Amino acid sequence: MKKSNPLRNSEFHVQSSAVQISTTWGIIEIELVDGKVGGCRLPFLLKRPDAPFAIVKDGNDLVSSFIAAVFSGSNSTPPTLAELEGTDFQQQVWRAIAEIPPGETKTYGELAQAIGRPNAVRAVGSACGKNPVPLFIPCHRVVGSNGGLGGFSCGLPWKELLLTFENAR
DNA sequence: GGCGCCGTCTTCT
DNA sequence: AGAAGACGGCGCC
Repeated sequence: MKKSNPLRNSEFHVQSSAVQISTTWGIIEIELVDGKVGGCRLPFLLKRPDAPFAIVKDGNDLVSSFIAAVFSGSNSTPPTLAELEGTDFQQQVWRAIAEIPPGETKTYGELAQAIGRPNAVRAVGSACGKNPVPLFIPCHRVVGSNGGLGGFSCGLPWKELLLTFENAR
């Protein structure tokens, strides 16, 4: 098995749709595949916006209530995810990330250990960056071993914000 | 503390 | 085959 189940198999009766949540930091878009979360896009933020973060308008389904919970600091378990497209290595990394409980963090190195490749630290980093569903697979809880933040695919302001809400630091 | 270098591993050209 | 990473460590100002 190399890459498993591409999301874009529109030959079948997979019905995909999108949910949008508008916030003071931009529009968060979530992609649903057969009712399960298959993608999540946050606007890229180079620097922290002046406005304090707030959800302006969200839907009222499971997904957006999860998002609302995330951004209010209350823990809730993520909804079921669709099969994500990625290499075996990436899938392993993502699975390991999914096990980090809210309020806690793991370092890239610890993650590498967790999947049994203690030396693949840097590779773990790039796998994090390819997580198709930030927030749902909490890659913001992965930080550097030196106390640094590491990176975040949609811009570090999000990572800081999320960790603040979970008050992990 | 900060900066540079190198080892290490996966992915993309 | 080579280069590029969301790293980690070590050495050296």
